[in-house]
Amino acid sequence: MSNLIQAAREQVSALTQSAYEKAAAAGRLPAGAEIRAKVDIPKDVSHGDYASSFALAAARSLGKSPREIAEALLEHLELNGTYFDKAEIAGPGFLNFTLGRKWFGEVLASVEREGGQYGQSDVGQGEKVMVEFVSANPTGPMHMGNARGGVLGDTLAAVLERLGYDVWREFYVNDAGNQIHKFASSIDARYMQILLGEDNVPFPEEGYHGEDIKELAQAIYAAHGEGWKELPESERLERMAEYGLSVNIPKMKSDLLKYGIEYDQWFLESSLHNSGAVAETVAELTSRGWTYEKDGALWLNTTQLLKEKFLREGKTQEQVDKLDLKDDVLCRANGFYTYFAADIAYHSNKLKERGYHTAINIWGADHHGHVARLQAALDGLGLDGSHRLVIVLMQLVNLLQDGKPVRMSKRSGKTIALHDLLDEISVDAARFFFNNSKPTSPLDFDLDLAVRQDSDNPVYYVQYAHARICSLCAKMAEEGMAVPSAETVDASLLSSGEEQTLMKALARFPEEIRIAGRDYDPAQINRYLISLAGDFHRFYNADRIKGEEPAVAAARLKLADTTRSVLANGLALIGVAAPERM
RNA sequence: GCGCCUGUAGCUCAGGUGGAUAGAGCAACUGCCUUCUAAGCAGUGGGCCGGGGGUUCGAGUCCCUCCAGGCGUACCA
Repeated sequence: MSNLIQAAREQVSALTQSAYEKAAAAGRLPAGAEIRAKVDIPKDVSHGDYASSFALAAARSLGKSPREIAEALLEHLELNGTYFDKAEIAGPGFLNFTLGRKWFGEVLASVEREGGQYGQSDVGQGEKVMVEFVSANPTGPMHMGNARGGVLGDTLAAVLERLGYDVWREFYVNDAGNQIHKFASSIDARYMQILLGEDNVPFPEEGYHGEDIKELAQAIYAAHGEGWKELPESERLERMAEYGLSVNIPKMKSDLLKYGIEYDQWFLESSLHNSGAVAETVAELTSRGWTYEKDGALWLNTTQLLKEKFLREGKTQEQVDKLDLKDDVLCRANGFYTYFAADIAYHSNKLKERGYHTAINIWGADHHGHVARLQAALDGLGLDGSHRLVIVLMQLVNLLQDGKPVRMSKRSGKTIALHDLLDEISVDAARFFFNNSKPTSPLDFDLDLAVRQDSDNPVYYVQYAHARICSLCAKMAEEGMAVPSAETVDASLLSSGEEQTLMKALARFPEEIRIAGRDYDPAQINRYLISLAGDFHRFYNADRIKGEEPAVAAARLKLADTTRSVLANGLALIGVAAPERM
């Protein structure tokens, strides 16, 4: 549960505050000022490890120059027993603190103590959080965008678990509505084509053209022959859909499982219709006065809901009036509920019936237009969707082939399926690749390049560092030197720039996880691991172990092994293997 | 029109909520293995942080406004 970065930061804050109080008591500075000063980690190591801008921030209210204030603070600073060895004034009035052996020793000790749990914290306080991701239409194979969403959602869920949230992974199966009807009639057309000849049965205009649909029809024909031909159309279509889903859904499960992605629940949209939850939710919106009838359909007053939401969020009336807002249909004139109505019911189910404090959804950026209105609709139900529904918008994956864009479309059947990807590159490479850029940045995926650049993938850089350390430890063990325990190591022997940089990097892991969770950006972990691996490689090159004085060698071996532990830990977090040998 | 995302080195991207001289990787060039894994390390070159205004001690970061690209704006899901 240790976060030594924050601990050090808080200590600097406390030290400067008490130095100020002492300086004020001694008459060196005016008393009683409330100074909110930031503690930064300077980019340049020569500026120390932590810097307080207290003196700069206080200059105005104390009526003295920053340097004068800094000098007074420095005189009253008591560093004995703290993490810091020294403090000095620099630049316009920064107070720069330098970490000492106590802090470095604690880094090694806390990684040793917490092992694979290192980085864990309780910021989540057991709060129930649902991460819903992928939720691809079960009408066809999954594509690269689903691969990205899968990795993003699963990794984010893992990060949140580390942060002490009670996390639930869910896949929303759209097994109802229009696209299922299209799905069924597509299979049906292919089935009839088998029986009556391709030219004698028209294919539905909006149908799915993929090969997988033909395969489903073939399978039905193989199992039932002409048996379904004479069934009434509605029953036939129902059976087609049922059969298609019974093939496709398990396939999606097994494809995702290959990526190490496993859900707690596959939630069926149809269950919301069957249980009456959709009707109830719409009735609830109506009883709260948010709906009206027009042209035979039931409408949600989205415009009003959004206006109220935006005004609450601080937009001005003028800004809100400028927006081009529209209402939405909940129940069509033909009596069927829209997808939107079902979606409101689904999220109400998450937040109300199942009691999740927060629902996090990973959505493709092409759905961004639905974010605000879904939140607003939940606001209308009194569920505070504006805060409790968090949508992580993921920019789409541009599929390239030899540098040229390939169009992805389910209707034309021209997709590169997710399950084909793993025939080409390893799970490790795929998981690392898809977690390597922030959700907000578009991602180019070139299969030819991905295959060719296998050893260029930064995943190998990180894994190599891990394998290198394993080999190193094994070598040392052969020579009779075991990895020492942290309490026997003198951290002050680790004094080179490379050693200190590496230890500071190790201390950053819990903080990296915290930020990854806070920003919904698990790619943070990848960046950290690449940087940590680099810090290790540099240390490895600069400082030798074999042949050094025993105490130094022991300390360095401990540092290497501590790095190994954190690398393995971080790789496990993002679902990538940590090989002992490469 | 309105809205969301993006614009930083030739390419791919960081920049942890306003801090000191803007950083990595790839690509290019130059070095480093008789000693712990060279899938590594060190060095060199490379920048009007899209443009312009503002806010303040201080802006790649916050506000406004343009420009460019991607996406969206259905009684589809």
